[in-house]
Amino acid sequence: MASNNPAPPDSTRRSERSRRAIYDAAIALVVEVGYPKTTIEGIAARAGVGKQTIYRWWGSKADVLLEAFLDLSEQAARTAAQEHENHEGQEGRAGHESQGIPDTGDLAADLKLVLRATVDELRDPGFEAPSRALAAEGVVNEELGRRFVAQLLEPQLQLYVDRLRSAQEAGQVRPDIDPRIALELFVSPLAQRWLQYTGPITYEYTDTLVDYALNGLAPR
Amino acid sequence: MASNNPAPPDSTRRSERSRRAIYDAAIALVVEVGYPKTTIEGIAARAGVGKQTIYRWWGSKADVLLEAFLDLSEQAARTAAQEHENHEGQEGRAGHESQGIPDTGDLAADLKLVLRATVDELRDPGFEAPSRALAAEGVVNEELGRRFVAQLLEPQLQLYVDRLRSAQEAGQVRPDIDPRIALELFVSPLAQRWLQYTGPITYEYTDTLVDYALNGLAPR
DNA sequence: TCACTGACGAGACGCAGCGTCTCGTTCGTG
DNA sequence: CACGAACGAGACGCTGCGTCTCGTCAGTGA
Repeated sequence: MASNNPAPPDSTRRSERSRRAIYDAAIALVVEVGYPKTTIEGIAARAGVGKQTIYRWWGSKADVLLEAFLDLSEQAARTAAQEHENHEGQEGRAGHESQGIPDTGDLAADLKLVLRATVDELRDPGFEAPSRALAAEGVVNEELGRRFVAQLLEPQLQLYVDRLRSAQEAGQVRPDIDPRIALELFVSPLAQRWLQYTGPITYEYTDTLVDYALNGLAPR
Repeated sequence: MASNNPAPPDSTRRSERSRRAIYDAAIALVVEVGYPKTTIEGIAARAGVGKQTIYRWWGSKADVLLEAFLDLSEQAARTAAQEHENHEGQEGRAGHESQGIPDTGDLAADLKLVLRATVDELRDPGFEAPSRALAAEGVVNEELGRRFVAQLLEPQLQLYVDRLRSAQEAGQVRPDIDPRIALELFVSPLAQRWLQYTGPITYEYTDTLVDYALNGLAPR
């Protein structure tokens, strides 16, 4: 039996203005009052938009926030890529992904550098509030969690896979190591400390993680 | 100015019967309908209790669930300790903490064994639903998150610290390693995969984590 | 043993936000 | 330019919140 369902809206006539206003309002509210107190009614009011406009295009508060955050990340990545380009010359067309991990030939140094940058990012309130909210929602809502991972987390992790593979070719990482698992040795501890408040997050800590992971715990 | 605040309730007259009924109802509802759809009204109705009785002793839904889960864990630990005792003879009075990590002298084997047991536990629906709910709440609610860690997670992690220190004395782990950080190399990756669905959780995976962590990624 | 008294179960209350709906109005498309 | 669907606005019934007020019941201290 074919659908006589709600009949999907016509996306060609969608208001870009409303879409942006909703993104901005959602992010702002999560930052200002926190995720649990952010409501659809609140987002609509702040965006100057009817509630129905939100319900027409999104299925839930979490959906709105995920898209808003995705959009924010793209903007930020574009801005960063732009600056990079201005300072160091062209690098092909607009990056669809944040720049890769530097490859100076010194794996430990490169990883420490990137992890220090991540530490800084985790402390930026504008990023922290929305990404915490999405992570929390993802823990308890598998469908959204998987989208969060696929669209935001995994692309970042892939950069580590690439760098580790390069290190393997350079003979700095054993060839039998699976890079996708190896990266978790230093990324996951940082993630857990951030998500669950299981310990302080410092440069010293992430540097130590890299050393432990590369050299191992056992005597050499 | 001294308090003319709500006047705290008299805990000596507290109904043990209600307390237990509330714990049971909270856990059951989280398992059956999920954390977001679990409501204070629902818990009260299911427990056969007035709403005020919940509001009198707890501050929020998350508070109730944390205490209920803590109680459940203690029960489970007591039961496990009991069985352990029956099968292998007395071991002092009732354990307030789950048994330590086995120490056969083979660190890798001991860690793999315990992590395999953790993998099994993470799959038990009766434990999974409530602990996911609490973890999610903790991500977005720092105060509760810290209590969750201090009362549930950290005691477990301490067992790894003890085992790693023993391994250091046996010369199987370098003496300059900080055990509290070292344990994160294999515990956090598992935690992240579970929390965020970033990858499959298998015995093979946890075994690999132990090998990578002990031997390091770099050629030896 | 008994009187006291505060916790108890039950449920009414006003309020906030949900998700659906119905208005005119506006604006993109063909 | 005419069409019509998306739009802003807001009313609707509903659910759950957190507070409150009832009798009733049971633990405590005399």
